[in-house]
Amino acid sequence: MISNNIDLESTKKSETKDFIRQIIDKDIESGKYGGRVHTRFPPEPNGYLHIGHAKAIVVDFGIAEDYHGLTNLRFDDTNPVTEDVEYVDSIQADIKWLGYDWEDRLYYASQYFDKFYEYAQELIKKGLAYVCSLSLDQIKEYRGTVTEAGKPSPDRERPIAESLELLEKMKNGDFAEATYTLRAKIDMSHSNMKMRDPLIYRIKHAHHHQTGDKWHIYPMYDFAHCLEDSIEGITHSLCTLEFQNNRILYDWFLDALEIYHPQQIEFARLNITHTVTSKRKLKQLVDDKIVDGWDDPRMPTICGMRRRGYTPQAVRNFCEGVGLAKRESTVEMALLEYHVRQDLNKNSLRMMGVVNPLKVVITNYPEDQEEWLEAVNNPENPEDGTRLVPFSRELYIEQEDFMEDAPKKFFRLSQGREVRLRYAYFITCTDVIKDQAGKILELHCTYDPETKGGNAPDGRKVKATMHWVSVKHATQVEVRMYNSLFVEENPDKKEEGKTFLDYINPDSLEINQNCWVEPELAKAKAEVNYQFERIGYFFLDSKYSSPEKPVFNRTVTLKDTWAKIKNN
RNA sequence: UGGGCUGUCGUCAAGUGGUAAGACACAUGGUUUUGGUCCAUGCAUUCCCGGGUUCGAAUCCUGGCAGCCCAGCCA
Repeated sequence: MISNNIDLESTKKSETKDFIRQIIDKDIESGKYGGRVHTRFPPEPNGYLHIGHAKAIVVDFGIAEDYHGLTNLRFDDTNPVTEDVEYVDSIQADIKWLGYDWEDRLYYASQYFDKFYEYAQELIKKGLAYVCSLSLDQIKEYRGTVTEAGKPSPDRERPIAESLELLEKMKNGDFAEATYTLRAKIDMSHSNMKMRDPLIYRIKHAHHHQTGDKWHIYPMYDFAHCLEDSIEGITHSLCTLEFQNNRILYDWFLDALEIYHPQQIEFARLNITHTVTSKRKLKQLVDDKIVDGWDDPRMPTICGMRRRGYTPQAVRNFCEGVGLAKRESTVEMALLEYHVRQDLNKNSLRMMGVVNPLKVVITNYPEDQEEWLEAVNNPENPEDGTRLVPFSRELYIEQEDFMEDAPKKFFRLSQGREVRLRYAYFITCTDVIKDQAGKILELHCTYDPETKGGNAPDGRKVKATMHWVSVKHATQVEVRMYNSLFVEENPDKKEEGKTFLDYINPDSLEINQNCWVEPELAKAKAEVNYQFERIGYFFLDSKYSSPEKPVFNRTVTLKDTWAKIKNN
C-alpha cells in the first residue's frame, strides 16, 4: 500500500510537463483552438541543419505528436539572395533521418506571396502602412536608439492612394533596390525598437528559387511569419528566445488585419559545450578546411552526426532529455554521448578489432592449427546470435593491454601474468622480445588448452579479459578517432584578441592506418553500428570507406574506468 | 542607458505558500568472459543578494545585483 503510493508519486513527478505543454493543456481545457494542436518547423533554406535545429524539430514535431496534432514543414524563404534549393533538399533529408514526417504538409512562405501582397494593400488602406523613400542610413537615423525616441519619416502621412500606387510600382520592378520600402505605421517612440515603423517590404531584383523572377519585392520576417502561421492555421508557433521582442509585432499584424491569430511561444535554444552552432562559424570551419565539409563527423550538423554513427533515436532522446525552458543554457557534451552510448549499447554488434597491434606468439600452439570459436554478437540482445572467430598461433592484441613492470591496479597482460582472451583461452606471458633499441617487437605466451572458450575447469580466475585477432585471418582497416573539435568548453569565450578558431583542438582527428579486424568485421555493412569490444562504437565512413579498404569512424568511446585510474 | 526575458547542485531541470524531484557528471561498493552494461549508495539544511509579509517562503511583496536579447532593406 505504502510503496504503491510512493510509486505513484514518483511517476507523477517524473512526468511533470514543460511550460509549453502546460500552456497547451490550458488551451485545450479552455477550448482556445477547439482543442487542436498544430505546430510548424519553419527553417530558412540557407544552411545545413545542426543539433540546435534537432531540438527545435523534436519540440515542434514531438509536442504535436503528444497531442495527436499536426506539424507542417515550411520553408521560410523570404530572402532569395541567401537561399538555395540545395538546402531545401538537405533539410528534408535530415528531418526524415530524425524520423519525423510532415506527410503532405510541405509549404513555402513564397507560395503565399500573392496573399501577403493583398494583406499589405489592406494595411495601407487602413492607414496602417505607407511607402517610405528614406535611404538605408536615413531609416537608421530616424529610428533613434534604445534610449532616444525616433522621429517620423517625412513620408509617414503619404496619401493612401499614393502608397498603393508606389507599392504597385515597387512590385513591378520600376524602382532600383533600396529606393523605397513599405513600412507599418506604428510608433516611432515605442520603447521596443521593433515597433518603430518596421519594414514590411523591401525591393530586391533577385531570382527566387521557387518563384523565379516574378517578384521584385520580398516581405520581411515579422510581416511574413505571422501571416504564414495564420494562413496555415497554426495554433502554437514555437520559436527561440531571441524572437521575444518580435512577438509584439507578430500580434500587431494579425490584430491589424483581424485574421486568425496563433500564439507565439519562445523557448531557449540548445547550446552544447565544446562545439559551435552558429551558421556563420560552421561555414567558416568548412571554408577554412578545418573540417572535411558540412558532414565531417566532428561537426554538430545532423549530416555530420549521421556520418559519425550517431543514431536518430540517440539524438532524439538527447533532445528530449535536455528539457524545455526559457533559461539560456549550455548542455555538456557528456550528456549527448551518454545517450549515444545508451542506444548503441542496446543496438550495436560486438566485434573484435585491434587498433594498435602488438604481436603475440602462442609458443605451445601448433603452427598449422586453427580453431573457429563461437562469440556472442550482442549480449544485450540474444536475437543477434553468434558468430565464429578464428584462433591461431599468431595473434594481435592491443599495445595498451601489455605493460612491463605493471602496477598492482593494472589487470592486463604482463610477464608471468595470466589473462583471458575473449571467447578463446587463458594465456600467460613468458617472454618479451625486443629489438636492440629496447622496443618491444612481440610477446611469447603459452596457452592452457583446458581453458577453451574462456573458463578454467579448476575454477581459477583471471582479472582481465582482452580482445584479439588472429594475424593470419585479420584484415587491415583504417580507423578514425574523433575527439572534440574545441579544447574549450565555450569556444566563444572572449579572451582578448582571440576568436573561436584559436580554441580548435589540434587532436580532433587521429587516423590509424594499421588496424586489424576479425573476418566478420572485414565484411562490415554500411549504416550498421558496431562495437569494437573494449574500445568503442564504430561506423563505416560513408565518404572514404570502400570494400577493399574499410574506413571506420569512432562514433563514441566506451566509458573507460582504467583511464581514470591510470591518470590518478 | 529604454524595453523584453532569465537567475534552483559542476551541467541541464522539476517545483506555482506546507518544509528542495529527476537526469548527466562525480565518488564508493556489488555483479560481470568488454576495467563496457547493469545494480546499490552518496552528492543543494538551501534556491543570485538584502529587507519585509506569514505559524510556514525557492514560491508572495520590496529594493538591489548579474546574464542574455533588441537600434539589418537577416531570420
